[in-house]
Amino acid sequence: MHNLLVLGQNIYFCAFQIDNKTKNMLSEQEIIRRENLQKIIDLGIDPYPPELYEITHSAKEIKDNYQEEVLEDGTKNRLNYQEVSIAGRLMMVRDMGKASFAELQDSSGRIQIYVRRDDICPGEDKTLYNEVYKKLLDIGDFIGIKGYAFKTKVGENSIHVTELKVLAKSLRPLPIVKTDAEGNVHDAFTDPELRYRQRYVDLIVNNGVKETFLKRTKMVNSIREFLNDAGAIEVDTPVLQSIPGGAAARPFITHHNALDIPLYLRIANELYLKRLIVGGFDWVYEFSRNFRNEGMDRTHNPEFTVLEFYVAYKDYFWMMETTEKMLEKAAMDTNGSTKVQVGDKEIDFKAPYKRVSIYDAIKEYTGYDVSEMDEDGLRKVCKELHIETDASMGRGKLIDEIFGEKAEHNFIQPTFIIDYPIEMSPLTKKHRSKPGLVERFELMVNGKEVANAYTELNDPIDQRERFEDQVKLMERGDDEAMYIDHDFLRSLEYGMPPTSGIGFGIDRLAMLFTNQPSIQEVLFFPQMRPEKKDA
RNA sequence: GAUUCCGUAGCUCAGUCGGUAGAGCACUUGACUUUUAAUCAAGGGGUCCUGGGUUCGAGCCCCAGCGGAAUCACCA
Repeated sequence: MHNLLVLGQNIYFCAFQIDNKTKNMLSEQEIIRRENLQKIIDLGIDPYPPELYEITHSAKEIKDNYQEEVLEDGTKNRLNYQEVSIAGRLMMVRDMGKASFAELQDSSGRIQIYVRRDDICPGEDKTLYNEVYKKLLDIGDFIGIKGYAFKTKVGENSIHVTELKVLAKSLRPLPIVKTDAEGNVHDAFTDPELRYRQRYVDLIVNNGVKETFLKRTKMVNSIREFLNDAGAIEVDTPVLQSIPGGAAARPFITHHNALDIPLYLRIANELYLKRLIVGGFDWVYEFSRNFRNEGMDRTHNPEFTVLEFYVAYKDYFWMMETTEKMLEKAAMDTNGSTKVQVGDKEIDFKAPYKRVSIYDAIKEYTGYDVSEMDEDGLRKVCKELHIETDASMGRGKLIDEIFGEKAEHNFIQPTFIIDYPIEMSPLTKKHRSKPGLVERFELMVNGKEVANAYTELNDPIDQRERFEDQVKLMERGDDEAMYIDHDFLRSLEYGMPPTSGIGFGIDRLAMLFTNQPSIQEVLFFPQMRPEKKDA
């Protein structure tokens, strides 16, 4: 008790000082909440008690599973959850004088609680109900309750409260989002800026936000389970790299003080995973947070997650089969079905997926057979198709442009686009039978690329030449061409087994599996401009 | 990076022709012992994003800036 008072005094001084300094910066409701906090302390109640609060059940469990039977004489017999202890945020109060209904929200959901004055205050002293519960508690406060489950007159499973304890006071008013009997949401908290900046508030008040992120976790868990069960090894490779390799993109640059060298945040982890294949691992994977210093929009965040994996002694045909199996399982585990509703389209991840060569795809959607064309011929086609080109584009880039502009968006159901031109694939092995092509596929879903895979180039002499071609592209003005990574070449010279590798855009996959139109909706904290003033 | 739209109470939003700043929820006070968008009565709450300009007068018109969203470009 003595300790409690000392603690209370500390909080008193602290709260008092904040009040005097910042009172004119606080809203009326924030001042009232601070005053309520002080009154709770004055009543000898610690508004932030340190000890654990024992929880026996979740709100959802009780709400879903409570049962009672009506006996012949009309009385009710309550069958389960007759001694429960739960905790959460107070989210709504419907006060009726000496009794009250409220809604308590824990991590599982909400349940209605029934608080009756004479049940939580059995003696003469009604302070806990009249003062603490009715006046000093606010929406958003954490409380713990003990009681028993029952069904209200209208049949809603609820908890009749017999004990109530303050667990943590909330000093800011939450947006109040209400849902009526028809399921219409009123006063929704919708401002994207507020939702992303204060994701914690979004998660508290907006139904479904938490589910989206839980689905994302389910999807990732499913993929990890698939890979682990197959014998793959999860690894970590450097985020800070002195040569930003493995992809064509503009990196973030930083500086290491002790070494006095520039370092780049990784744009991909491919070259490091291949070094591990050289080192003797048969199958490695990494969920890699990659960083690219490029534009931001509905499908791009400066940091994003890619799953890459590399498997020794396999080729890209094997990889297509593995991809189908993995995604079919991920869809099942995430949504309970291989079919996913994405916008107005239904996408079925059931294996197998169609395979279309990039030349056939272009022919189908433009009528042009570009397979035999040289650079000049391709430029003519681009002009006729009204596709902008510039001098830095080589043959491969031009083909990629035509595909991206005219064909890509047509592939709604999962489709492997296979056999790309060699110029745009400097890390990919030459095609075993089609000259000028490489053994590469991209998986298109809903008109967007979600995965990119190769039969990996393991010929070190060929690889060195490809890097040198990239240097030529860079000299032509292509600022996304790759740097030469000499240590990576050295590792290949020791010998890398035939290998197939793949990268999946995990955020994009999450967008598909959760039917979200923007990457911001599947990232807890999407990148935003910093706030000017302190919140 | 370009274009368009947006910024008003804690939240969601109105705001007419340029003439005293509005609603619902939330909040405060009161009533109510099975309510559920609880209800009923009364009340308080504003740097109209910021800074300039035009005007007798600006939430509104003009300019610049800040922040956000959408579309486009680049990219996964």
